[in-house]
Amino acid sequence: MIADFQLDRPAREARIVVAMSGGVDSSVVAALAARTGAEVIGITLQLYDHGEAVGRSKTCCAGRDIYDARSVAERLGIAHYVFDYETRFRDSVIERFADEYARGRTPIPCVSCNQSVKFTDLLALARDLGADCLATGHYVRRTAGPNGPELHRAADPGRDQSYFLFATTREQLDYLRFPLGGLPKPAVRELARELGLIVADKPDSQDICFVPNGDYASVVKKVRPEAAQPGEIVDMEGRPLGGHRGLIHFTVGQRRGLEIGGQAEPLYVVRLEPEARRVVVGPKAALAVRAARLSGLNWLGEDQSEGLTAKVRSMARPAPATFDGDEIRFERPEFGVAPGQAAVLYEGSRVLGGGWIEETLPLRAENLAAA
RNA sequence: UGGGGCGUCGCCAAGUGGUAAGGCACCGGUUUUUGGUACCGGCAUUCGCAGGUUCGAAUCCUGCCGCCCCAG
Repeated sequence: MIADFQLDRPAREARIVVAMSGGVDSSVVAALAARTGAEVIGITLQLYDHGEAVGRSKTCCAGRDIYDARSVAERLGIAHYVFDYETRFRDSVIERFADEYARGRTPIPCVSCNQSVKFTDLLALARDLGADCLATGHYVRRTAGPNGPELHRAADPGRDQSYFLFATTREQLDYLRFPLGGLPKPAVRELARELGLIVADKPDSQDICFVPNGDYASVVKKVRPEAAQPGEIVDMEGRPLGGHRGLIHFTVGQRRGLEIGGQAEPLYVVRLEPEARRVVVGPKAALAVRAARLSGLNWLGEDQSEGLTAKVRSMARPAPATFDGDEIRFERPEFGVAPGQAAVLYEGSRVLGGGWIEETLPLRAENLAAA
């Protein structure tokens, strides 16, 4: 297949920078870019000390992945550079990640990373290299609309990554390309196999790339020890039910890990109180939220405010909602909406924008039955 | 040291002669480029202990241990 990189001039005269993580997806992007006849430069960022992560093929940017990216680039006959962005990554992703947990919030490091390291720094680097565009392996679509490029969900709803890209600005979107947005994942793997790429059967990345064993708490603890202070678990009336080993282990909507038995119904984390170091728990019904106030708003749409849908987590079908000012209201209650997470707004498949959840407005108990 | 009640998985709890429900918690898996949710699976050869009756007991009898309440 030939991918359309939406270039403004003949591919033969163009230069494409591809963000290569060392995984299947971005490797295929590099291959597709090379096929256009354009000059392709693969760039891999070293984002953290991979000393302890060497050999771990499941992370997105470990030493193994840098090696894989280099191998793929060699096979494709394209240039490949590795840049050390450790400091930048630590400051804008890891520190922020820890800060958020210390504040009793639940961060999304992948969004911070896209916002800063990838779509600010790497994008600037691509511009410096005189590239026509920066292509990545994200599963989203960029289409031409009447008012410029639009960001859309991936054709394959099971792979859609638009949630993680809500903060992409218009200017960034102008320059970005996502050639995989229209493809199902199996097709991408098939392409990788046909091309003989060594990463064809590499497992999909999962978990947080800079966290070695899924143990993100220890990473936070290193940066913000106070977030690992023990405290009380209380019910919604403030009655103590048990103890906990640090706010970092909890997020709103969480059920497991409370270690409180003897209940008729499961208990969920309703909110975190960092000042008091308390975890407040309640029944599932207490999780129902009818609205949320957002900050750090990014808007790619026009003046849409109704007939919208929204996602408050990556893997969820968009739910009907309205948007006004900085407040999003859900038609039906949402459960487990955590401050620090993102709310992303859509019109059909198009991403209109989104923001960070600052606070949520609970659904009154009286209205719950009706909802 | 009189009376009454209770003792079943970490917690709550069904089961009163026929061969240990369920919930919570916990563990594992599935899903997933955040956290989480959801779903699936696992989880007491044993009923405070020791005897006895019975073809058969967590369930009946006896003794002991422990806890609670009332009365002193």
